Parts: sequence; C-alpha cells; structure tokens
Amino acid sequence: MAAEIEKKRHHHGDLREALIEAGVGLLREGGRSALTLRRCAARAAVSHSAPAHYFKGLDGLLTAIAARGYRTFAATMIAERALAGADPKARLMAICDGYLMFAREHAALFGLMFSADDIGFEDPELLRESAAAYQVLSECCAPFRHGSAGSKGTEVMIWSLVHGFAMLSHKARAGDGHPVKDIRFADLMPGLTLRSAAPGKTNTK
Amino acid sequence: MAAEIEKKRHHHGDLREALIEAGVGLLREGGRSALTLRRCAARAAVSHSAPAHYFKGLDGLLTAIAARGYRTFAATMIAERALAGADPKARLMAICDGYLMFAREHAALFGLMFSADDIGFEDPELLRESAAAYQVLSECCAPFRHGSAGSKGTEVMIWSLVHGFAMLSHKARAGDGHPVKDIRFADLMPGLTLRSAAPGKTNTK
DNA sequence: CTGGTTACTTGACAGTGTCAAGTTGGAATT
DNA sequence: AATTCCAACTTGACACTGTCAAGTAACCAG
Repeated sequence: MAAEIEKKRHHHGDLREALIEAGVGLLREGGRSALTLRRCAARAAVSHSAPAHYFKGLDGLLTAIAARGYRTFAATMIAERALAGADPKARLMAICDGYLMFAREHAALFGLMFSADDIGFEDPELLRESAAAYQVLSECCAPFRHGSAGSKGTEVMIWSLVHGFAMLSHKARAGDGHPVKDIRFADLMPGLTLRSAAPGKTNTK
Repeated sequence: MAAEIEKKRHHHGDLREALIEAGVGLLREGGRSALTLRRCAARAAVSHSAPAHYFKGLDGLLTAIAARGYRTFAATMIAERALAGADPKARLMAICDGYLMFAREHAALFGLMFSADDIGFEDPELLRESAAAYQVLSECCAPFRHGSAGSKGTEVMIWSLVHGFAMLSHKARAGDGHPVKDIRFADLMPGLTLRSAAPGKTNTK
C-alpha cells in the first residue's frame, strides 16, 4: 500500500510523472528537437537540473518517455482489437490498424521509441512495456503460421511489414509522389499466405 | 569541363567533399551523437564555422551525408543484384540482401537516412539519390504483381517488409531473446504470393 | 597593380547536458 | 517537542553545441 504514494513527497507531488508528461507534450508540440531536459524542467516549474536527478541523465528521461509510449501503444492496439469481432484475421488486421494509427498520431513519440540511438534498451521498465506491446501482436499471430517457422514466422512477418509500412508512410507524408501513399495496408494483407495453425497447438512463444 | 574542378579552389581543395567524408567517418565511429559541425570542421582542419558556409546549417550537412548514403545504398543493392543470375526471384532476393547488408554495416548512416527529424527531404540532391535507390528496388519488383495494385503493390510490400525487418534486426542486436533473431529474411519470402505480371506489361512506374 | 568577390576565419552569444556543492523541508529519533 | 538526518531538490559552474555578424586573406578580372 505504500508503493502507491511513495512518490508523493516533499515540495512537488510526483515530479517524475510531471516530467514525463511535460516531455510527452514537448515531443508532440515540437518534435524530438524540442524535447530538452531544461525545457521539461521549466514546464514542470522546477530547477533546470531536477530531471537529471530522477532520470539518470537525458537518456534516462528519453527512456522513460519511450516506456510510457509503449504503454499507450499497446493500449491503442488492444482498443482496436476489442472493436473487432472474434474472427482471427479481423483481429490481426485490427491490431495492425492500431499500430498504424499510433504511428500516425504520435509520430515523434513513435520515432523516439524506435530510434536506434538515445534509448537504452537495458532499462527494465522499457523492456517490460515493449515486451507487453509485442505480446499483443504476438497473440494475434498465434492462430496463423507463415512459412516454416510456425507462428513465430508470422510474428516477424507481420511486425516487419506493419513497421516498415508505418515508417515509409511517415516519410511519404513530407515528400510527394511516393508510391506508399497510393497503397492501403489492408490491400497488402490478402497476398500473405496465412494458414491456420493446427488447432489447440497455438505456440505463442 | 569547368564543372569538374570548380570545387578545387582557394586554401583547401574540395572542402565540401572532405566535410562529408569526415561526417561519414564520425558517424561510423561514434554514431549520430558524435556527428557535429565543429567536429567535422576539426577533422577537415578548417575553422569551426566553415561547414555552415557550405551546407546551410547542421541540417544541410546531415542532408548531404544522407544523400551520399543513399548513393552507396543503391550501389550496394546493384552490386548484389549483379551477383544473382537472371531469375527474377533471385534478383529480387539479392536486392533485399543488399538492403539488409547496408543497414547492418552502416547502421548509424542508415538510421540517419530514414530518421524522421533532421533530414530535409525537399533537397534536390537527396531527392534524386533516394529516388535512384528506390528505382533499383522498383525495377526488381516490376516482374511481379501482388494483390490488386499490380507491381506497385509489390514495391510497397517488399519495401515495407525489408525495411521493417532491417529496423527490427537492428534493435534486436542490442536486446536479447528477440524473435526476429531466429528468423532469416529468406524464410519470409516464400510465403508471399508473387505472381508473374503479364509478360511485356512490366509497369515499372 | 588595383579593386572586388569568393572562401573562409574570428569572435561572440544563447542554449544544451552534466556535475559538484549547497540548501531546505519533512520525517525519524530521542 | 527538540534535534538530527537525509532525500529532494537548487545553485552555480563548465565544456560543448549551432548560429550569426564581422573581419581577413587569397584569387581573379581589368
């Protein structure tokens, strides 16, 4: 019971949360270049050096923000899946829709989450949240097998496809005449040979 | 004839080229965070403010480096394609191998080229080089159609798949237990329904 | 030889992350 | 209830960054 309120202390109440919130806001309003330790501090009305105390440097803050991002990322996919019915293909498609929706509406955050630099992927919280997001996709791939690798092949297939599509769509928004703009993701799916896995043998892991 | 030597002038010979070279080196050795206007200047033995004169600010330098990246990116794919025979599927697979090879061996540069921020995609040189790289892939997709969108559907399909796979592979290198490490790209390809397009009707565009 | 333009250099400034050394408020101890 | 103590910040400094205005030196046209 102490674990819930242990952050509410001292001068400011749950500053850690406020800093993450500030960071997410800055990211949404001004992109990655607007996300700064000092600006986060100013937005949370604390001194310029307070963020470095909670998060171990800039990388720590970015990692925490990315972890938060993965949480709402998973939530978006789950919400879309709930709207779909019971048909496995419809559920898989709904997950992908959620994936692309999140990438579109939180472009800067999405870019941070999957940026090679900056993010330290040994952080346990980030690892946990990103694994949870992956599991959502993984579960929807379990009923299918693709190629010789069983449902794991489907996972990698679908994830690569939807992730690449999200990235290219994002780039295409700036440029013009990019062919990815003429293709909808739903048009790509029917060309995949998704065979039903043996019933009762859904090897999720 | 003047266009070839017009850069060799004044104190330094072809400084623009030297700065790009320096930037590529810094990127390879220390990642994106090591790539700095002032460090490029130091490596090229010029004043700290010289790069901003050639390239219009930091974004200009990053854009020029990315453009250079797209050039060797295309060259890598072309080289792989040359090693493959005449079979369209083998050629397509070779292109993808080149794609993944480049992403693996020039990870930081690859990340810069496809980073949402930093790069101004209205630059004509970058636009030209990236379009050339896309055309290499596009040509190898021309013999196939996927779904209802003809070969254009194949392009988006293959590009999304290989790009997503490259991204996920890069992330998986740091973490552990990622399922993408157990799957080879070649195992994903057979599951795609790539039908031959009508002969003589290869609509590349 | 002279004037002018190009190709940089020099110097300054605001902003950044990081770190060492304070300071302060709340809680624990006596 | 007074004192002690420590976590939660603050303050101040430093090196480094990109950007810009102003200066200077090399080359070229005449």
